[in-house]
Amino acid sequence: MVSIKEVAKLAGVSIATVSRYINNPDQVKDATREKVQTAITQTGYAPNTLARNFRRGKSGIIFVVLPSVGDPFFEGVMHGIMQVAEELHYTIFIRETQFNTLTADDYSNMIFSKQADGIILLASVCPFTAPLERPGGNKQQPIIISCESVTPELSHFPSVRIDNIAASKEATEYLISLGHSNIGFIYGSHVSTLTLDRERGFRRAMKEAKMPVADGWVVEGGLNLDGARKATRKLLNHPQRPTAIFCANDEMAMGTLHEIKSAKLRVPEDISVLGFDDIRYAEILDPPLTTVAQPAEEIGERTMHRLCKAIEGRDIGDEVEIVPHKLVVRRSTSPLKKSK
Amino acid sequence: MVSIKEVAKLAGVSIATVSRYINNPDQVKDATREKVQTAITQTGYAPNTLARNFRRGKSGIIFVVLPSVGDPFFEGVMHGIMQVAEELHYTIFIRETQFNTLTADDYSNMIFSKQADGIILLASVCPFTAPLERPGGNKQQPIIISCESVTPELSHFPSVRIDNIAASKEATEYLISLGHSNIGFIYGSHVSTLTLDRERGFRRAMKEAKMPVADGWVVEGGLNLDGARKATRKLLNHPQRPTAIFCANDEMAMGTLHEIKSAKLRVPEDISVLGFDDIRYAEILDPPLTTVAQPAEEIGERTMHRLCKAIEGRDIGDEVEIVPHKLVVRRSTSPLKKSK
DNA sequence: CCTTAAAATGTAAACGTTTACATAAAAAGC
DNA sequence: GCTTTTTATGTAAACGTTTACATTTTAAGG
Repeated sequence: MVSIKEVAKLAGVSIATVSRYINNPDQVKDATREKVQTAITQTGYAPNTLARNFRRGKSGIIFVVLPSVGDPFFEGVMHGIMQVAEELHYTIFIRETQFNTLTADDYSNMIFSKQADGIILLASVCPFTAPLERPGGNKQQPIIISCESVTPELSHFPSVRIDNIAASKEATEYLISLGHSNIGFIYGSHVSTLTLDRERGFRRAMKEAKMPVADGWVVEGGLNLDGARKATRKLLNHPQRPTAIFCANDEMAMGTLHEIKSAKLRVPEDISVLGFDDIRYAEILDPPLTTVAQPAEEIGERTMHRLCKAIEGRDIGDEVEIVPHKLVVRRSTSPLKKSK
Repeated sequence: MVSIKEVAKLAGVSIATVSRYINNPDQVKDATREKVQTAITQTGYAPNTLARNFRRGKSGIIFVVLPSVGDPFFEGVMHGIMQVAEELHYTIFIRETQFNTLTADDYSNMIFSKQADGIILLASVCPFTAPLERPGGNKQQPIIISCESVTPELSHFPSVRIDNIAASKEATEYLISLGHSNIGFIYGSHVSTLTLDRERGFRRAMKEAKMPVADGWVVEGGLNLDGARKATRKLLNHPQRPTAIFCANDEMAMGTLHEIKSAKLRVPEDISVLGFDDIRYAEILDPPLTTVAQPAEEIGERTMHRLCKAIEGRDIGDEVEIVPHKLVVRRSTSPLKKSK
C-alpha cells in the first residue's frame, strides 16, 4: 500500500508538504503543488483514512441508528439529516438494529471508543436502559434522540420530536368531532415509548370527552403489517365493533385498511381509519389516508444541528425540542352515519 | 481521554498485557486478569477504535450503499447481509446516496483509503463509470454489486442478482397468456440498468409473440410514486389504451394502481397491473399485486459470503451469480375480457 | 543590493494501539 | 533442587498521518 512517504520521495519534497497539499493546498506553492499532484497520480496514492482519523482524534462520522431500512417514515428525516451533514462535512452511517437491541450504554461506548463523533437515535431503537456512569464524569455525550419519546429516567438525553401525546389527542378529538365514540386504537409495541405516548393521547381525549374505552379496543399491532392485520381482525370481531380505528402509525394503518376491506366493509362508510406519520404512501392508499403529519425533514435538520453543537463541545442541554405536527384530513375518515 | 497506558499503570502491568487481556484474555494469568479488569472499570477505559483500526490496518467495516433508506425492497436483502455479517464479525454501515451520484471510482477509493474493508452496491446506486486504473495494478477489490444489472464495461465487478431480462420476459409472457396484447410498460430511469433490463425482457417477449409495442406504451416512471402516477396518466390517455400495465417495480405499481382507480377504472377488470420485487405491501394492496418475487434474503447472504471471500484475498472472479426469481400471481391481473 | 517580513518547506514528535522478540516466572521432568 | 520446557509478561518498534516549531526561500521595502 502506497503511503505519503513514497509520494514525498517521488515528488522530492517532505511528507509534511504532501500532507499540506492534501489538507490545505493554498499553503503550498504552485510549482510544488504540481509536483506533488503528479506524484500522487503516478503512485495512485490515497490517504489512509484509518491513520488520519487516528491522528486527528475524530472520525467525522455520525451514526444514525434505526430499527429497519425499508421503513418509509425515515426517509424525510434522513433527508434533513444528510443535508446538514453535507454542509458541515460529516459522513452519515446508518446502523440498522433489526432484532438485536443495543442498550444506551452500547451507544455511549461507541462514542468513548471513537467509532463515531456523534449518534442520532431514531424511533423505537431500543428498550432504553440508563447508561453506565463513567468515572470520567458523565459530562454530556454527543448522543441525541430523534422522533422517539423517552422514558423519564433517560431524560438526560436531548431530543427532538413532535408532541406525540398532544398530536394523538387532537387526532382523536377530530374523530370524536365526526361523531365517533366507539374508537379502536392499535398501538405499536410496549418497547416503543413513542406509540405508547400516542396511546396516552388517545386515552386522554376519550376521557375528556367522557367516552369509555371498552376492553379490547386497544390492541397491539407490533408496528408492522402482519401485527396490524391481526389486531384489526380482533377489533372487527369485537362485540362492540368500533366505528373508527386509530393506528399508531401509517404502516399499521395500511394493514388495517386491507383487513377491513377484506371483511367486505367499506372505509370510511363503515369504519373510519386514521393513521400517523404521513408516509409517502398515505395519499395513494384506497381511500387516501387521514393521518398526522410530522415535519420529518425539519426534525432531521434540527436534530443534526443540535448534535453538531454538542460535538463541538457546547452545551445543548437535555431538553426536548418540540416541532409542530399537523393533522392531514383525507378520505379514510368521515362523519359517523346514524344508520342504526 | 483515558488510554491503555493509564490502565496499565493502575493495574501495575505493561500496556502489552492490557492489550492482550482485551484481545486474547486466555493468554493472561487469572490473577492478572482481575487486576486489569479492575483497572479498566475504575478508569472507565474503552479501547480507541481509531487507533486499533489504524494499527491493524483494517476496520472490520463493510459499506452497503443504497439509494434511499425507506425503500421497502431492501429490507430483505439487508436481512441476509446482516445475518452473515454477524456470523463473520463484520460491522455493516449503510450509506445512503440520495441524489449525489458517486462514481465507481469513489468506491474504489473508499477501499484504498481504508474506510471500509469491502463494499456492497445495491441497486441503482450510481450512473456507473469505469474506475480509474490504479498504478498498483487493478487486482481485485472487495466491491460487489447486488441486485443491479451492470453495463458491460463494468463487468469486472462481481455481482449477485436475478436474471432481470428473463424474469421480465416471463412475466410479460404471463400477461400475453392471459390474452393481453396492448401492454404498457413503465420503466424506472435511464440510469437504472436494472429497470432497463426489465424493459428489455418486456420487449423481447412482445417481439417473440409478434406483438407490436406502440409508440408511447413505454414510459419513464422515475422509480417513484409521483413519476409512476404521471406515467400512468399518459398511458390512460393514450389513443390505444393498454389493457395491462407492467411496472418495473412495486413502488411504481402502487402509484399506477392509484391512478387507474382515480380514473374510475377497475383493476383487473379494466386494466391488469403487474409489478416487480414483491415488497411487503404487494399482498395488501387493493387488489393484491401480481408481481415478480426476488429471493431478497438469499441475495443478501450470497453477496456477503462472496464479498468476504474477496476481503480475505481469495479470487471470486467477476461473474454474475444468478439466483432464481418467481412470478407471484395475485389478483391485479386477469384474463382480458373480450367485451369489445 | 541589503535588510526585514512573509511565505513555503522541512524536521521530528506525537497519537494509542498491536505484536515480534526478549526476558522473567512458573511448571514439569528427572 | 537443578535443568528444561512451557507459560506469562515486559520492551520497544511500528503503523501513516498531522502539526508545532525550526529553517529556508521568496517577496517587499528602502
